[in-house]
Amino acid sequence: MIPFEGDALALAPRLIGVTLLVDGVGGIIVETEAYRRDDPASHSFSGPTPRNAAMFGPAFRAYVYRSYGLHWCFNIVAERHGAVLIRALAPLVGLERMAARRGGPAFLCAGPGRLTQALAITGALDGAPLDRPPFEWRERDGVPDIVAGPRIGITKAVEAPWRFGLCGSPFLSRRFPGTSPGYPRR
DNA sequence: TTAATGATGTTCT
DNA sequence: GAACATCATTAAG
Repeated sequence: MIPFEGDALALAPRLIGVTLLVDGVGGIIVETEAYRRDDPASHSFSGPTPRNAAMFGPAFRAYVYRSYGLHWCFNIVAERHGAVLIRALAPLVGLERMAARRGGPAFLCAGPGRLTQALAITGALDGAPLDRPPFEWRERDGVPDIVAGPRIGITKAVEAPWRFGLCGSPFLSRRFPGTSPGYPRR
């Protein structure tokens, strides 16, 4: 069962608290960002290109792209040619394999590049359907306490509060402005 | 604690 | 040629 519906802005907070496993390794999603079609910060803003083809295909597939030449970033394609960037997980299953892939036990999934490294997500999964292996999903239990704030690392539409996080989680890539200090440690 | 920088490859102008 | 949805490391305050 896939708990997916709606456009990027609806889906991004909806995914907080949902468990994601890739090939049996993963954890609870604690941080996401929404990118909409008419959003200057979105890869889909200027229309279809070879890189963003997945965003213009069927919804609820993977969109994986290379970031800064070194890292992979994992998104869920949403309705209406948007996407949700998965930025952080609370590691739960397969900690050993994650640490081995990461080269150490620190910050296993705190950030989009670290997360894809820990889960072994690469461009090979670009466009892949999410409702079958290696992906596995577990619905959340009730509605978690969700915080919102500006997105990270962009230069356009900087103010839009379309970054979502699990309130107080120590597994965030960065703290949300205005929340209590101490999380996360870097 | 924050700030600066290099690594690295693809995309788009 | 410039920009880029990042990260690890190093240097400074």
